[in-house]
Amino acid sequence: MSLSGGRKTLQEREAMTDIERLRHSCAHVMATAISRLWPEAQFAAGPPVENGFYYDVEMLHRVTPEDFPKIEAAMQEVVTAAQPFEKEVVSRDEALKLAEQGRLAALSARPAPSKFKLDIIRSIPDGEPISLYKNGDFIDLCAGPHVADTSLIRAFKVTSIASAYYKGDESNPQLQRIYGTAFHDAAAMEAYFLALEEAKKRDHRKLGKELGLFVVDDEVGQGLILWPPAGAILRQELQNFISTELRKQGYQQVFTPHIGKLALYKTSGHFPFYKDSQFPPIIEKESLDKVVSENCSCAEMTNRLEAVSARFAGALNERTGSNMIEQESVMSDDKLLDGYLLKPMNCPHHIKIYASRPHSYRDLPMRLAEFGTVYRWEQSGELNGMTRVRGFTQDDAHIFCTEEQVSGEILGCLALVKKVLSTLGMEEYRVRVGLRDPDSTKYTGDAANWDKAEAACRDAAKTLGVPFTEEPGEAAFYGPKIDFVVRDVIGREWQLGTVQVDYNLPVRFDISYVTAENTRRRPVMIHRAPFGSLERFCGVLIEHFAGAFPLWLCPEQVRVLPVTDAQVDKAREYEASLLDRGVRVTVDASREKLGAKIRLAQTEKVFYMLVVGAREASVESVSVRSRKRGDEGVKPFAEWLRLLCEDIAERKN
RNA sequence: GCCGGUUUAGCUCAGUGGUAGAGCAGCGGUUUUGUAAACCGCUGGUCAUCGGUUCGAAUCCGAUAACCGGCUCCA
Repeated sequence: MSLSGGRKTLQEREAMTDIERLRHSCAHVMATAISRLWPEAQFAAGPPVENGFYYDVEMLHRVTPEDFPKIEAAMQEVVTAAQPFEKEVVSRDEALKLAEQGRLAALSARPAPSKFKLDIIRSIPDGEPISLYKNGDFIDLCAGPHVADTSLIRAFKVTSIASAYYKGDESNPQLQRIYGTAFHDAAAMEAYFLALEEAKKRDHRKLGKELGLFVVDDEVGQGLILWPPAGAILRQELQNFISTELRKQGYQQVFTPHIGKLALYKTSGHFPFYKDSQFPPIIEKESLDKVVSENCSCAEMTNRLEAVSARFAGALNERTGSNMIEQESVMSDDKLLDGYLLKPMNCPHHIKIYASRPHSYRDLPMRLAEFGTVYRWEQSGELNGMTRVRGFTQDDAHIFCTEEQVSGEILGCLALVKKVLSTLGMEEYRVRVGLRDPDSTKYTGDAANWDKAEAACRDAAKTLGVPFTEEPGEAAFYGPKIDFVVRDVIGREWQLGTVQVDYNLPVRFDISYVTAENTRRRPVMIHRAPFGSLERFCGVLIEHFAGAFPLWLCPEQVRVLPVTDAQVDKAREYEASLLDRGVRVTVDASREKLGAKIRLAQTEKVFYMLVVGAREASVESVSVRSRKRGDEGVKPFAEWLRLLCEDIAERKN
C-alpha cells in the first residue's frame, strides 16, 4: 500500500524493513534529482515496492529511458552530498501553506501549488501527525521513516517508466510512474540484476516457444492456448498424476459440456451479475431472426436476455428467502430471449449431476471431479502467456457434504496439494483465508451462513500446520475461500489453487439430501481447484524447472544417438523396446557428429541420451548420458531400461 | 479497458527516404563422425494489417491488430 491508496498505519510504518526504508529514501533522492532537471514536476506518491520503489510524477516532459542516465547522475550528486534527512512535524495549517506555495516535493517555492501533496494533506485524518522530510533544499510531505543521510544509498538505478492514475482511479489524472531500485551495496544490486536475468531465461513464454510447449495464435484468439505435442504430454502427465491422487481420495470423475443455457447461470447468479467478465451469450438462429424481425435494439435484446420469467423470480426469491430477483428484471414469457453461455465455471453443471437423483446422508461426501474448461473475458491488457488467459482448464471438483464434514474435506484438499507439490519439488507455500468485507454489498447469501462458512475456513486453516493469514475482502461473492500461494525455486510467489465453502448455490438450486431422521437437509458445497488451472500451473512449472522437467514429465525422455550410420539399426531396436515400455523416445539418425547430436538433445532438454557406437552395439549396451549429470558410463541396455521404468513409475525427480 | 513501447525469414536480430541483410533452423551435396556446434551450396520475406505523404516508404504520418512493461480488474 502506498500513500496514494490506503495510508499505512503507524505500525506498518514502524515495521518498514531496512531495505524498504532505504528504497523509500531513494525515492526522495530521485524526486530531488527530477526536480533539479524539471523544476515544474509535480509529485504524488513515492513508496517502496517489492524489489524497489517508484515515484509518481506529473510534468510536461515525457521521461524516456534515454533520460535515465541523466536522472541517475543528478541522484549521484545528491548521494555524494550526504544530505541528512531531517524530519519536522508541522501543523496542518503550516503543511497546507507550504503546499499552496508549491514548496512541497520541490527544491524551492514555485508558482503552482503542490497539488497532489495538498490533496494528500487533506486526506490525512485529524489527530494524525503531519511530518515533512527535508534533504538539502528538497522538502517533501512524508510520514517516513528514512535513512540518516543520502550517502547511505550506495547502489541505485532508475529501472523503468509506466503510467498510473493518481490514486489508481481512472477518473484522476494520469501520472508518469518512474521505477527505480536501491540496495545497501553494489554487490547486492548486482545479484538482483543477475536474478532478473535468470528469471528472464526461465520465462515460460520464451521457453514455451523454444520447446514447443504452447502456442497462442492471433487468428485463434488472444488468451486461447494451443497445446502442441510436447505441451500436451506435459499436461496429460500432470492430469494423469492428479487423477490418480483424486481416485485415492474418493473423487469421482465426471464430464460436462463447454456451454450451458443462460437460465442455468441465472439460477446460479453468474448471469447477468458477471456478464462483463464473460464471453457474450450465444443466441439461437431462430431467436436471433425473431428479434431482428421485431427491429429490436441492441439494448432491448440485452434486456430480454437478462430478464427472467415471473415464475423463475418467484421460485428463486422463495428459495433464498429474499428479493434477490427484482421486479424490474421480470418479463413476460413471449418477450424473453434465451441463449447459451460458454461456461465461466463448472459448478452449475456439477450441481445438476448431483441433483439428477436423490441422495442419502450415506452418499456424502460426494466428490465430483472434472478437468473442466472455462471461459472468461479477461481484459486484453491482462492477458499473459499461460498464466492469464481467456480459456482455461481447472482441476476442478465440487464436494457435496454435510456441515460437519466441511473441515475434514478442506484438510483432504490440502493433503492433495501437499502430495502434488512435494512430488514436483515445490515444498514452500502459504495459505490465505479470504473473508468477506463487512462494508461491501457484493456478497450473496445470509449473514448466518457466512459466519458458519468463515468459521469453518478459519478452523480448517488452523489445523493445517502451515502459516496462514486472514484477509477481509478477499472472499468470493458466494463464500469465503482458502487460497494456496506457492513459492517457486527462485523465490517468486504464485497464487494457484483455491478452496471455497459455499452455502449459497445449494439454496439457489434447491438441492438436498435425506438425513438419518428421514428429513431433508441442504448439503454444503465446497468448490476446490487446488492447482487453479492447468494452463497457469504448467506456466509456473515451466519456470520452476526452467524447462528441464523431471523424467516423468519430460516430453522426450530418451533420445538414442547412433555414433555412425552402422548403429542406426541397433538404435531402432532399442527405440522399439523403449516404446514398448511406454517410454517417450526418438532416434537421432542424422549424419551429424556425436557432439552435435548431444548439443541438440541437450538444448532440447531431453532427459537421457543413449550413445550407441560399435562397442556398445556389439554387447547389447548403451553409453548413458544424462541431461543433468553428463556421461554416466556404459550399461547393459536391458538392465538400464528396467531401472528407467522404475524411475518413471515412481515419478522420481 | 487505460498509458507507454514493440512488430523485418521458422527462431534471434541488423537495416533512419533510393531495388531487403546476417547467424541459426530447413533443403541438397561432401564428410562416417565417441560425449555441447564438420564443410560447401541452395531455398526462404506483401518488412503485422489497412490507409496517407512522397518521383520513390521497412524507414515519415494516421488507424487497426497482436505482443511487452505498467495501471485497473480477476466469480
